Amino acid sequence: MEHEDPRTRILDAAEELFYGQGIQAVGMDAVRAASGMTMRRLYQHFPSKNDLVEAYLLRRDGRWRASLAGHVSRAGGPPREQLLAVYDWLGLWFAEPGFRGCAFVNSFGELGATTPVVAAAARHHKEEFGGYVAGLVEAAGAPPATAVHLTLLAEGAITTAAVHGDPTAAADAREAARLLLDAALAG
Amino acid sequence: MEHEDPRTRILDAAEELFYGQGIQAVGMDAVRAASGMTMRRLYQHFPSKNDLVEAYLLRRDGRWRASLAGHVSRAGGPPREQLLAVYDWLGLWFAEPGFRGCAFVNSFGELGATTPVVAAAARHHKEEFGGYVAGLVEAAGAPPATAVHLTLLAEGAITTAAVHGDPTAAADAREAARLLLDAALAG
DNA sequence: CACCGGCGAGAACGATCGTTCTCACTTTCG
DNA sequence: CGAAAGTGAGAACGATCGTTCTCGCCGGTG
Repeated sequence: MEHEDPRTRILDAAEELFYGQGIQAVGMDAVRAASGMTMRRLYQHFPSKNDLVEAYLLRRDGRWRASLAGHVSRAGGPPREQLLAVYDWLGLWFAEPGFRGCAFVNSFGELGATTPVVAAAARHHKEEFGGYVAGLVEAAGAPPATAVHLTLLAEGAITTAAVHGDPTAAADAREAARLLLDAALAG
Repeated sequence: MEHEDPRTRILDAAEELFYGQGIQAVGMDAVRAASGMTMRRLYQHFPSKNDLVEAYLLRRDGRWRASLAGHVSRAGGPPREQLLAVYDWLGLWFAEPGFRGCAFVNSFGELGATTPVVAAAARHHKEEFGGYVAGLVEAAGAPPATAVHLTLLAEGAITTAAVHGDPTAAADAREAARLLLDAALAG
């Protein structure tokens, strides 16, 4: 496990620390220690902490959305069922140990006002997620407004689960989404 | 305007800076300068930055909920209309200059993992808001599950409006809330 | 007048952080 | 073998932060 790509080892350590404690609360020396690197090698791969933060957010965005899409497509069934599977996946995520909300919302609140690349990463992540939901909603034959509604529910569930430390927000959001979706499909 | 209570002047400066830039991004010297105080007087009123952060969150919670409740009660009408007025108030808030999302979610993401008092303040704020919505929902004669759904929509709208910098999330959430509420009242 | 407690202004202090540098050692290649 | 280049380990550097201290000044009291 220790012979992996150095970049991967660094990003693994950075992700766990940044996500779990906040970006500003984690020093570069903590990343170095957790990744088993020397300072020189760490700065060879990421010339500044900003570069590391950007890479952390970029990789997390790709993995997060790929994991969601994988779960939904494996769930199969008609588009309506796939949409509801989004909330099932959220429930699994919320129940993971160390879950602490959306990494992009957290970093946006912490650094969005001072670090434009962080604000852009958060915006991009949310746009991509909204677009993904919109695709499923369109496939289900519901109007675009429904996609926005379902996205708001997911967003609210993430925040609520994080602050309350309670994964049941996923099931609540799923139920509300089902009601909205069925109403939109019946109309 | 400069003869106000020193505590108020400090908290006003701290709130603007902490909310606008993030807590860790603002040094005590910036709070001192913005409040027109000397270091000695600043530390006389708040013996540590933690105390100031706690007071900032506490005051903001009270004011935020009072402003919301004031708007809703001034809106009057049946409980259903009052519930929808919650989202109108959100829309006004989102459109304020300098709006940057929920102060409690932001501080939770930044310090929740390392500063228990911040995590507790965020939890308390969200619990109070959820309880307030639940009271309106009960008055409207809808089941408690509807209150959770409407709270998730509001939460999602706040985050979405912040990250996208777009106040229309309030109207979207209002529309979804109306659909859920009418369905719950019809059933 | 002489003394004293408190104030404003800002320097000072110790800690921490991001980043770079030192230095001894190893490896590589002619 | 011997010079050149790169590495690991960690010290060093400069900046910043939270917090405290110094110092000169002022107003009130005996």
